[in-house]
Amino acid sequence: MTNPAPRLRPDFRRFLVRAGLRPTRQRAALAEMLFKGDRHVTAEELHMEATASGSRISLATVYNTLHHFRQAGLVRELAIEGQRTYFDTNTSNHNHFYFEDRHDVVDIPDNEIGLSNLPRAPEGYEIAHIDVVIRLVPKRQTTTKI
Amino acid sequence: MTNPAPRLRPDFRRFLVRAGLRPTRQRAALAEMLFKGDRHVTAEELHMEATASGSRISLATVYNTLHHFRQAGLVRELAIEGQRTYFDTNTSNHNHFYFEDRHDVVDIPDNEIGLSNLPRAPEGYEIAHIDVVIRLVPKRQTTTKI
DNA sequence: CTGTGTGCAAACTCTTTGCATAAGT
DNA sequence: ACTTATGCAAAGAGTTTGCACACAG
Repeated sequence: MTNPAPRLRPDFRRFLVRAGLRPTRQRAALAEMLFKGDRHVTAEELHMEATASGSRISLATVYNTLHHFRQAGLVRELAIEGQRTYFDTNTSNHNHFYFEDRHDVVDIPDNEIGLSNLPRAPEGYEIAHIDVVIRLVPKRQTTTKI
Repeated sequence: MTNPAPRLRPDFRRFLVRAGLRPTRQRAALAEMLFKGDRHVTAEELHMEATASGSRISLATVYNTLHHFRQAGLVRELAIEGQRTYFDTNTSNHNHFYFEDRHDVVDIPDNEIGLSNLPRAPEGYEIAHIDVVIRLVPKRQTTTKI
């Protein structure tokens, strides 16, 4: 609670500044959590994680920050499951597994899925992104009865 | 109370019965709207459409019915955009265009997209479905300024 | 008749917003 | 100092649920 030295990691400050965002303590904390690797989080998850690790950040700020990050091109928004919105820190072209039982999103490792015979974009439109989601369910046992 | 002849289209009654659903007036009306072709609707859209065409159905019943239809395998649920849930009357394997400006989903015509180099499902899981969504944005004019 | 479906309104979840306060430059 | 971000609580969208009444078998 004292917090004598705000300990903003200078690297994340610069990271934010270069992205055109004012480097506040909250943003630096979230950036630090997010950009240590490829992650897929909901706002709520990130908020809980921040709280757990001692950062005092409101949920509204987590939402605001994620949207700022999205506008700055630092994260991508994934629509994978009804209500929940996932944010993906890997903004490059890649695909996802979605574990329907665990509500978990993971990148498909290395394996570049090839897409062939793609349609042309309709008149007046261009392709912004192609999302491929492989939805997974627990494998049925061979001993299934019914 | 009046309602002398309920005018349930017999074909949709049978359709529902075969799907294991009790053929109520509301369900028949919704089935008739839905299954005349391949459609992508939200509950709200379907409710408005039903209301507009004179059927008195509550939004809650539309939701209930869509979920019953899904459980019966008559429609598929699409997670394409944050909040809104789309229901697709085409339950076969096919892919979608999503017009981000108009919030509109359409089947990709004929064109079977080929997927190659697919990863194996992780241990203990099997692939339930592969969703491919091509997200479209209006084409930038060549005269774009900024 | 018996049981399931429907309608309504209230509850719920996730997300956004308005405004006073706090923090960054 | 000036501007922008934050926190809170309230509002908002979309969806679900509980319960009394209505309808199908």
